[in-house]
Amino acid sequence: MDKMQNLSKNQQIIFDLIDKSSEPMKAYSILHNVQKKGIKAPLQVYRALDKLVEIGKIHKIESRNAFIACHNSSCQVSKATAFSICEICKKVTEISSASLSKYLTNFKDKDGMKYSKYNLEFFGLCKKCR
Amino acid sequence: MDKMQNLSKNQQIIFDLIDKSSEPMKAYSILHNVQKKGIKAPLQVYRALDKLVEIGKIHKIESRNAFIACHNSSCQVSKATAFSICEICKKVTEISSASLSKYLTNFKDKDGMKYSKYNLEFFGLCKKCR
DNA sequence: TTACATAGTGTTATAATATAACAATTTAAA
DNA sequence: TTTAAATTGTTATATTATAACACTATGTAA
Repeated sequence: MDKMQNLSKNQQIIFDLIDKSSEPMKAYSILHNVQKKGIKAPLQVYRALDKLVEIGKIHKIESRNAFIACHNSSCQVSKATAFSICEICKKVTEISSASLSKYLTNFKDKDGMKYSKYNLEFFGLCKKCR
Repeated sequence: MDKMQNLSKNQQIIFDLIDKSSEPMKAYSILHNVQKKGIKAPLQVYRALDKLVEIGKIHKIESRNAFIACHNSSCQVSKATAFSICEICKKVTEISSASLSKYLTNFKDKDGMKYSKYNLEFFGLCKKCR
């Protein structure tokens, strides 16, 4: 199951909305925005979100309970994500740094354990808000 | 405001509970456990949790909406956290790696921005579950 | 084509997580 | 000791997310 598959009707509607948004969107905000397209219930939104996250088209910003389209074209699946979050304007940007992802993918803990997945959220002030 | 300050009554009750727990605790589970001590309402729990997070005595595991006591005695404030999370048994461990924290603290994004705070959650299988 | 499995949809109800607003009390400093 | 800041108690409500069930569409293998 990869990014190239066709999305279902609800998945496409919801992905298009998130993809057009300049900021992460919350589930109920998505719901309000797609009610005119016939998506009436929270569960319809959450199901589409779950699938979109699973196939890596969107990511969840855990600290915000919000969803953002993936802008890292090289990642087929959503398993190694990093974001910067501005604490003033709340702008969220996906970080795609080869050296960062290499460092984290190869990171071993005390017991020598490596981890296949990670999510990293950086907080600070963006350029505009400094 | 640092870790050494005295905690208030509710803060102490709730910290003790989380600190004794072998796994991250959720807010309403905490509530159920402290009702016999006179803490009756969600807000009383959330207020104590907010404060404990602020002063670095506990951390929130964002991907789980759960709270864990800080086991990294060197961190006075909760601003740079890293955890490993087992996807089977759900065990969460705080990672205290000087090289990891150094790498992330010094990480600069494309624009040269550095970030004062971060939260990193690794997912994989722990030793027991492999 | 038929049948069969898998994925997706629609719907109602409800669970789980978190905050608003207001009044009272305690604590710690000036 | 009086004043400011932090904490508490309380009710109500907002926000985020899932359970359960019935039905429909889609792809695939016989």
